[in-house]
Amino acid sequence: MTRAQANIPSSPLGRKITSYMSLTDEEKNFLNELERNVTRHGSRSDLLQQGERYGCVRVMRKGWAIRHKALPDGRRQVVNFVLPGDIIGFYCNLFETADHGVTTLTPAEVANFQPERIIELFKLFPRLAAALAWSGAKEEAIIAERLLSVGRRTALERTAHLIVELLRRLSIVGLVEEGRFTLPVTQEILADALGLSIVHINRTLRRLRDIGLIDLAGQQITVHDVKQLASVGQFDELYLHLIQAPKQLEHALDAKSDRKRAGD
Amino acid sequence: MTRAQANIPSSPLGRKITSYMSLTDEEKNFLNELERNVTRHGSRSDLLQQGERYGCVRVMRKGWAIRHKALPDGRRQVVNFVLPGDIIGFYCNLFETADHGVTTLTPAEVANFQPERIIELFKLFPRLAAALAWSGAKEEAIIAERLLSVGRRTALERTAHLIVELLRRLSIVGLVEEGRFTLPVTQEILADALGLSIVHINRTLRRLRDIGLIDLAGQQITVHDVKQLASVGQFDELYLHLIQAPKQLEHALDAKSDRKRAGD
DNA sequence: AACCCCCATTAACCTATGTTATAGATGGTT
DNA sequence: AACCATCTATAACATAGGTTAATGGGGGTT
Repeated sequence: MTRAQANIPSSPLGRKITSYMSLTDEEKNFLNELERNVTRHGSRSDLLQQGERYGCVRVMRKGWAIRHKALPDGRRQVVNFVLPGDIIGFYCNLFETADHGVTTLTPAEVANFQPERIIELFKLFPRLAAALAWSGAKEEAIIAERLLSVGRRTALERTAHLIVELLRRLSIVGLVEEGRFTLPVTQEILADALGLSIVHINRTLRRLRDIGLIDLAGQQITVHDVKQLASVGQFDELYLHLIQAPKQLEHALDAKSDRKRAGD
Repeated sequence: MTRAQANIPSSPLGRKITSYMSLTDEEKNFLNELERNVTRHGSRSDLLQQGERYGCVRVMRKGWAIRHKALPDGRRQVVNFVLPGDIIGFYCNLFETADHGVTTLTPAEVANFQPERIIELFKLFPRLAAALAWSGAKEEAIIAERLLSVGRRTALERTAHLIVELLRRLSIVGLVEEGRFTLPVTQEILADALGLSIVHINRTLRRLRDIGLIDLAGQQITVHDVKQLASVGQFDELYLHLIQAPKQLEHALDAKSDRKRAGD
């Protein structure tokens, strides 16, 4: 009895997109079709290895992963967290080999499709293509923001900022309840994401707990006062707007399809 | 006597694109057309301000700029350098306000066009659009690589890495001669790009000079042994490939236009 | 030619964060 | 119920890089 529900997208990607733009039935179907081939992966398994050829484009349906880059001597930087609804390798058509790896942090459910489908997508469903391109552009913005963190924020600020970022992103796909969410992450991974040592991340989390800003119980993290945490992390309203849906998108996309209809 | 030369693109953007893909005459003309409205700006002038609405899409024709993000208290991170041939605000359709500023470092020549032209581009010249999207994806890769630098490389390594990166990028648009190029950048800006203090950048440059890896005379920098400098900065071959032209691109794009022709 | 501003340079000192080491939780496996 | 591997937690100590401050050079401007 698992028939496709035509109106309420069941996939996190669908949910993410419909959070800022409505989809036609054709678009929803195409999206569902793309996500049909689902594979399961254990925790700590590589979805993509640095230096290897890209396989398929992937959509994270369930679970977390990290995108990371390593130096020859083993030092590692987590570039970004891959959350449900995120796409892996959207532009993989365009690169020979991956300059980063992607590794799951939890058991994961991943949809896979051929890169050629992206080209098809651009041709058949330009609005959808633009929406995905927008997601990609957002990811760049997130990475730039993390660069600001690592380059210019103190350990405490960085850590606070990351927690707020994850809170916001998970909210969009419905994975936060009353400021509480699952953070399936070791302190080593946090350290690698924030350019800190494990020991110092530990000290910093302790400080955040001592101040009373967060609560950690196993992998459950609770944020008591988002506003205060955001202010410690200098979480920027602009950046927030950016994560939220801009009105422009609908416009731009409508303009696009209008021209298409008018032109052809 | 400044007539458009139909076959040798005179703009750095054109040069950059033709370095990895050949263009039809229509594509060249469209590109020239896009770059027709050129404005000139003094050194240290803002092409875009953090928090403001995007105006037009811009193409850097001559000069350098930086893309930067600031914290409320003035700390600043240079996210990337904008070099001749680079595009500013390619996805500006999709965002309400800019989460970063762009400021020139030298007198600059900039081409400007309306964001709507991008939509037109996607519809009329998909190969060109994909080429520009590829440029955008490359920029994300550059930023991720800088994140790795700032998060995990030492000051010496970071600095070496940045110099090699700039050398490579400038080579593509023909601005390097025998390992020598113009670096129109104060030490403060280098510091902000690498997440270091001015004093420490100064120490680090001195070390690079003392080791004999670089030569600095005013704004002229000479790299004596790129290989050695690259090895100090752990400049990755993968990353290099990525900057170079992948064979795939031509394929992907041809596939795309084929389908288009076949389908319509 | 005196003045000014911006920038590079260096020294002396300071601190945020890294390193090393150890002990204790936790949870899965036999 | 003992074992093992991972992970968290903390203390003690080390250092890369930050801060402050002072000096001098270069290029405009009056």
